[in-house]
Amino acid sequence: MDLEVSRPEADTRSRILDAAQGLFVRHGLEATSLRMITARANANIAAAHYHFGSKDALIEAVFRRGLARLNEMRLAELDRLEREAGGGPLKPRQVLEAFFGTALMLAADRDQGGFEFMRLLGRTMTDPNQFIRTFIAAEYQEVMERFKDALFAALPKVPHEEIIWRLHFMLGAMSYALAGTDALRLATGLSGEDDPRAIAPRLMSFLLGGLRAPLAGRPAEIAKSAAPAAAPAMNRINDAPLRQPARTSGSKALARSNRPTPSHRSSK
Amino acid sequence: MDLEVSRPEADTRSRILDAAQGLFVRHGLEATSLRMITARANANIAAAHYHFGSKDALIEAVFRRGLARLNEMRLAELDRLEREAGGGPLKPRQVLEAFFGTALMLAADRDQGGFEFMRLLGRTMTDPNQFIRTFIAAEYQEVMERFKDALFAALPKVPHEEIIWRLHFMLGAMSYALAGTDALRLATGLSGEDDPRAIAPRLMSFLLGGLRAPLAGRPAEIAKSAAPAAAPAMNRINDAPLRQPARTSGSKALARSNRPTPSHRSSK
DNA sequence: GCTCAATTCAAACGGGTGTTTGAATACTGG
DNA sequence: CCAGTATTCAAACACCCGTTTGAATTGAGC
Repeated sequence: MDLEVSRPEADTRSRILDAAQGLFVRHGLEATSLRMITARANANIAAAHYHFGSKDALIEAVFRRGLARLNEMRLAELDRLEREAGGGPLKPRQVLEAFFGTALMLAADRDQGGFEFMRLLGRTMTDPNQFIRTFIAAEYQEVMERFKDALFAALPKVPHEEIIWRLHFMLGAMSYALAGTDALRLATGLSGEDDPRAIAPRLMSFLLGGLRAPLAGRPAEIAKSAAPAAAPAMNRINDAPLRQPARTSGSKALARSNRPTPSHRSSK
Repeated sequence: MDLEVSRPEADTRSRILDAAQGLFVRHGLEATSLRMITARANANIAAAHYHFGSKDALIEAVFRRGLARLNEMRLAELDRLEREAGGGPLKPRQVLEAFFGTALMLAADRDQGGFEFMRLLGRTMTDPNQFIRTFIAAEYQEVMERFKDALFAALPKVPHEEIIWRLHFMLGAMSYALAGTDALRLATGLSGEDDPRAIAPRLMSFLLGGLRAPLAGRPAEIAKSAAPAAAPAMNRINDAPLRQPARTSGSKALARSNRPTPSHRSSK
């Protein structure tokens, strides 16, 4: 069941892309080998190089395909809303729906790989690999400019820098939710709620609350109506030198090994 | 400058842990080899196996060391606040400060590796590797239980399930911010604002706003005072089948290669 | 000073990696 | 039907991986 190819009828290039996307999201970019990919795609290893040129180029192709779809949907929705608004500024909620709602909608598409790709994208946003992050940033740039401007217009009284920060925070919350692998799931006891449709309304409500939160420092008005209460002076969190908790208490030596019983760890 | 060991005087075991942490955060767990680690730590490859037993066990040790410090600080702060409250419930803001403020404070500690570890932790929260995520979840469990209960008490009118979701969203926002690698940084033009002390007040304000946002569906009161306006009916985001944007337009063949000029890609 | 365990070391092991090769096959336009 | 390109294939290449080995080195206790 694991060796099956997703769409046996598709051409080799698409089969490789599909297989790569599925394996990337399951094992990560580095841990997925071309041999795993081509085996799953019922293709030859050399075929991958023939169609893409290198593993890096294949990774790029996977993200280019997915991001093209996501970007197009997001821009189409933003265009529609701005057309309806007739030149006037959108509401913050509308901008968020066009940006995050669209992504969540795409993530709800399990059949055409949208779910898989959005999960992959969520995980890769924090990938250490400089190369792929730079590539994603470039593919995102045009869309981000549009949405940044839309948010600036929607929140005229909020400093642009603050809006950018909150955009980042919102993106983090969504990426993390879409990644669906958070280590806290087990710790907090959330069952396998993987369906983005269940997450969507909750996440949108959370994001809107965060976006319209009072500015740090003093209770400032955001947009037309924000919660007037509770704007704590939360500056200068960092003071006092950090204390170093006690070392992890001796017990060196190796964990598991089959050396000829060096009898470490016997030091009591 | 890159081959230097962080603390030349420390013992081999600590040098390996430090080198591993630094390389993990820069290249990722999979892409970092034991040879890279031991070379940077001025140690022999076999020494790593002698002290830790395997690469997986070394990874565990790095996270165990960092999480022990983080967990201790978080619990100490929560204990202190609950003691001051004398059995009564804490304010939501206090719980967030104990959980996220502490993490951000630790992340501001560049000298003792706190910054490095928190960045590593942020990236690993969405790592595809099941093994390490399970391990982190286990190390987190006790702390999460405590903070979950504190939030339940702080928000008595909010369903527990909703609180857990928002806890996840908040964690995503922070992990992403701490990871410091988000691909959008380049796209949105935020300069190298890496200092967690600059992020802290902004993030705390955002998180509090998200936590206290009105529940999705109908405008419900959260805690003692939440924004009464703007509680959009944001249900059922997903309807209408997804449209498939035009394919990426022909142009197959290889990207770069030095085959004896198979003259692909010449098909115009 | 000697003993014995703890630690370090160079070298090798088997296996998996991305990539390349040159030939075999499939396909398509004339 | 045939020429010529596009695609697939098995095999090999050089390299790096985590792990193991057995000997050399160190260091503390008697």
